[in-house]
Amino acid sequence: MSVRIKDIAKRVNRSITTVSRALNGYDDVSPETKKLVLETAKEMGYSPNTFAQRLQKQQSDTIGLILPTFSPRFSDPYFSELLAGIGNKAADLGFDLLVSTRSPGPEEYSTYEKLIDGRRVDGFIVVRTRKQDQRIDYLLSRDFPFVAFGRADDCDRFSYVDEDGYFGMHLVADYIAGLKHEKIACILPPQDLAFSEKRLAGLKDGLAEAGLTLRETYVKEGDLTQKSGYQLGGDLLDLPDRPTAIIACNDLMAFGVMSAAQDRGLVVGEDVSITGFDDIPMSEYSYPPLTTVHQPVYQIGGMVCEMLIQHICEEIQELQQVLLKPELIVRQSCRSYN
Amino acid sequence: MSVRIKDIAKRVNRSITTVSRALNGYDDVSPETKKLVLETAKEMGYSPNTFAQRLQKQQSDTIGLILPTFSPRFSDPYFSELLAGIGNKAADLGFDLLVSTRSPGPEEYSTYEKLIDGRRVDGFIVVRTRKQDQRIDYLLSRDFPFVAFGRADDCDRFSYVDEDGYFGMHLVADYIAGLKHEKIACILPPQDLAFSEKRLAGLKDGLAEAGLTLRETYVKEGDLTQKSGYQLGGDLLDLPDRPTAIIACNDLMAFGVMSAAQDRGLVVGEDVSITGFDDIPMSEYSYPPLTTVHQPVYQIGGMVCEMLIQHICEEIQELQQVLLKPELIVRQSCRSYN
DNA sequence: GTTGACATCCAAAACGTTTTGGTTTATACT
DNA sequence: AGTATAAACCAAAACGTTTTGGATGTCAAC
Repeated sequence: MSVRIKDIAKRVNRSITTVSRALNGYDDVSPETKKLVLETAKEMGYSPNTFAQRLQKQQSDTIGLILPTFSPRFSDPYFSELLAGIGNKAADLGFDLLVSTRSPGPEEYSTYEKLIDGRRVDGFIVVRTRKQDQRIDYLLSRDFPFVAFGRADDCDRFSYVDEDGYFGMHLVADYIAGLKHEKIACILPPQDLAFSEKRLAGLKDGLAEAGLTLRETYVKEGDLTQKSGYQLGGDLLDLPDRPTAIIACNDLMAFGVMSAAQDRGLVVGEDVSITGFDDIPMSEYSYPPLTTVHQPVYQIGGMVCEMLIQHICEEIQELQQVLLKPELIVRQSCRSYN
Repeated sequence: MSVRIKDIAKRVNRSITTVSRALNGYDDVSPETKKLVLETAKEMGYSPNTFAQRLQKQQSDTIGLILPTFSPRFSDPYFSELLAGIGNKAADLGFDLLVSTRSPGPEEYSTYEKLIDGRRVDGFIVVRTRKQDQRIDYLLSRDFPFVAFGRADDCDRFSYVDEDGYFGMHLVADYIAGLKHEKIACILPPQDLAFSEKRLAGLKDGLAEAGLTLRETYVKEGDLTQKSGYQLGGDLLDLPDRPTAIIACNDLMAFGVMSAAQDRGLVVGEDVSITGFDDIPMSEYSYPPLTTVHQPVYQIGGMVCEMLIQHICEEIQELQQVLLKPELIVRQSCRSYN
């Protein structure tokens, strides 16, 4: 079997209490004893039983992440990067990361409930926030710690990190308008997602400032997958009065639009301009490289995680709300229209 | 505070033991008592303290997954799908999934060690196996349960699920040879990965059967990212005697090669044929859609997870080794050369 | 009316920690 | 000499379960 505190205590001829306190760096242990304990512990290959510690301390040192997977084939490079950001930070700060994947719905909520009730996690990271977000309402109602990546309808009540989607899309609008496009289409994310309306508003306002408006028929709603970009992009391009620029609300959909355009013999960046959002690593090496809005997803993951842990450890009491100004990355998927 | 067994016991006027046994479905509890306990528990909103249970039962009901992230910007659609497969199955079987992301190296190994020593997980899923896999050697030496996705140098000593990379690449070779290509290049995965040599062998043998050989100068080693596909693909296409077909060992690299080709004014599927491996969802909607080898990653995740849990619960003692026959998905990225 | 079988129950121990609330001993100060 | 003060230690309780090893009562069979 494995080594317990008791075994060390026996060996060094001290009480369990003293050994425990020595291991935890309390100062009511003499330097010699402490040294002895530490050395013996190492020698015997001691490592504490996590569950005993957690039971006693009444905290789990674990943060929960429930990924909303929209289809069984959940394949999103964006999330793997976010996961890495969260995971590495959590590990650095000595926390475990408990990951669950559930598609949005009742099962998703009950997963939150179960993890809270079983006291398995000390806090949650909520990702891909929805406008009316039941997850957030629930966590607020239970007064359970969490930090969101993204805002929601009443986001003054919780801590979050978000990129400024309004600003980002405004940049895109400015850029596209500056390129003299007038027939501008866009493919939105699902309307229930929180960032959807911000991005649309940024786009509309940006265009309005250039005296442009979005036609109804040029606005489509996708589901953020490449497939949906392909299909909706195809629809837009088949319109009798085809748009000259298509603004997709994420890179994956933009890639789909690019494929649809190329399918139709159009040259992307010549015959039609296309933009994305997120700047996933692939965007730099697509053909043509995609003009998009950069989001530092890996860093955001780290930030969100760190904020949550600070909340849990009560180093910070107040709400924290971080809004990141994104940057437009101009590549070759657009050109001036004239 | 929250409800404990003790509270229920007090309410129903039974001992703690009886309540616990009623809750756990033992048959030395009268039907009436059992009903009463169950109802009271529900009414009081009882849910057990996971850590107390785990401490007592000496098992964690948790499986560990340490994702090897090769760069900080770890962005791989393949892994998010695998994660979903593992995560959903684990949840279905009542297990937690503890995810850590570490780049290969000493820190990675110490993460395994820490999780085992702290008794935090009951078993591991090892992914992206290497030929000489220290993780596997370590787990074997500690006699700790794990199941691998992928084989390794002495894979008869552990349970795994793998797709038959040799067979899959053989299919590609047959297909490409059947298309009358002769100048065939390929971009391999890093040599230390276990599947690397299988795929190369399948490719070589397949070509050999058609009387073809791979030229030294046509073989490159990438790192599985789109970027590396772009760069190495570019190198191949800039060769004085340019290959007519480029076989990439995963889809991401194939996309990179496609971009490199298109950059040079070549039409993919006309001037140059390109294949991938994995069949990630994007492959269907690239331009042109990518001919590739399908790998049911989501299902594999589920299988691996289920196998591991069976081992942990000792429903199965013997080693299990599953080799899946992959299928070639022919799309439009290749054409006959003549 | 004793015996055995069975159904139902439970007190106490155990899991491995940390924390509480001390005690003991030595030293320093009046 | 007596009294604080500080340093070093520790027994026991606590965290919330499950398991062990019975105890008790009822009923049928002899």
